[in-house]
Amino acid sequence: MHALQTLARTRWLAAGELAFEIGHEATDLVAVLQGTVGLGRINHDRQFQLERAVHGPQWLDISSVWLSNGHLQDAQALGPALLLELPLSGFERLFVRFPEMRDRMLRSMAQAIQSLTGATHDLMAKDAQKRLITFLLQRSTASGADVALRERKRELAAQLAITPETLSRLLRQLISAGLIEVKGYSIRLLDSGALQRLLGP
Amino acid sequence: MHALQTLARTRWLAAGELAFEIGHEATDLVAVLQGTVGLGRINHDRQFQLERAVHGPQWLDISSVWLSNGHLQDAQALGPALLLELPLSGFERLFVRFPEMRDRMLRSMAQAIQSLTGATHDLMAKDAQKRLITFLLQRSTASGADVALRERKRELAAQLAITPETLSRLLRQLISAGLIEVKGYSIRLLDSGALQRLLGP
DNA sequence: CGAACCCTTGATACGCTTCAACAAGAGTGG
DNA sequence: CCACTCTTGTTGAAGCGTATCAAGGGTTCG
Repeated sequence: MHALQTLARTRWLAAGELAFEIGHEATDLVAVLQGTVGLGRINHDRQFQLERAVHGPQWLDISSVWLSNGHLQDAQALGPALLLELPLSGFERLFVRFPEMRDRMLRSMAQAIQSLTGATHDLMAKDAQKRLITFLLQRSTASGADVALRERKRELAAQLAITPETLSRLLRQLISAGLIEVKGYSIRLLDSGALQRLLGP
Repeated sequence: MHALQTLARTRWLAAGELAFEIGHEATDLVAVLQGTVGLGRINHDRQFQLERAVHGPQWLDISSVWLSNGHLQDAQALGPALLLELPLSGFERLFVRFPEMRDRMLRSMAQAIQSLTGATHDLMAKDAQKRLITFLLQRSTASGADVALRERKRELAAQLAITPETLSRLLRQLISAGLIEVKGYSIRLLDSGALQRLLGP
């Protein structure tokens, strides 16, 4: 960690500021240390189209450095965020001193692949309600039956690839079915079994 | 290559046979040498739901070995196919003898991440017509204006995440607009510029 | 207080799926 | 050789799921 700090630079991003842009050459591995950064694309009307939100601390882009295509997405800070940028050259020096880091990197990338594979599967095979329920169950398992949203509902909607309106309607549906309780940004799962059953017939 | 052959095993798959199943422990890196293998999931009515087709020679699953979740998808041979299975231990021995292989692997995984990121983007932001056109343009760039489908149209539809019926209708639409010509499994692009323009306003 | 957000709700529109019927090969067996 | 079945792709009609557009309510903040 100490070695890393001498090789990497950190940088504060204001809300709305871009971490990197699509197509730009990727010279560094990029991670979010604090705050939240959105991955997506800037629209032709200069509107940012959110696809995935990354909460620190986590890697933001570990794939682009290894290829010559540049970044594949735009990245915009959704709030104030602290960025870590690690040049490829520094990374290789790190590898020499800490060979186990290579394995860590491989595992991180494998994790990213599996997560993305899961995402595409969900998009192809599940409708909006199932995607929402999947999200709720994944978030709940850790901490009881309560899900505290760390994001705006519109960001959650973007992650689920639906509009905020649809998300609102889906939540209402689950509420009137007696399966969940919603108070602001906290959702309580009243019947995880029934939710689970809604996922597969 | 020679060293690889002593460490890896190959194995013929009959059409319809499974290369691996979801959840099963992944002990090997798996590649397709010849033929085509489909990645997807087996339905609750034992029907295989195709999500992506992998044509040899190419990696089939390079991520699962590094994690302990097992395979994330089922893999079924779409025709007779030759499989290469490389145990993780053999792979590490390979790394010692050929350090540049590590970089190759990193780059392969980075490629996979970018490809999957592109796929999710397409699913979230593009409608069926745009996905089809994207596919056609990608396939055409290499070899003139002709696209020779290597797969059944139903498999192409699955890759585009639409039904065969919709694919048929979309093709008809493009034909009557005078943009393409379809003869069996060969598609000729008559106006790549116009197709390109249909992608973004 | 008004302004700027965020979320919700309703009405309507559209893209795609589903279901059903049918045509055109390809393989099979009498 | 022809009838038969299987598979693949095509076409049409109807229906579902989600987006879009418009309006209203609740907070927060200057």
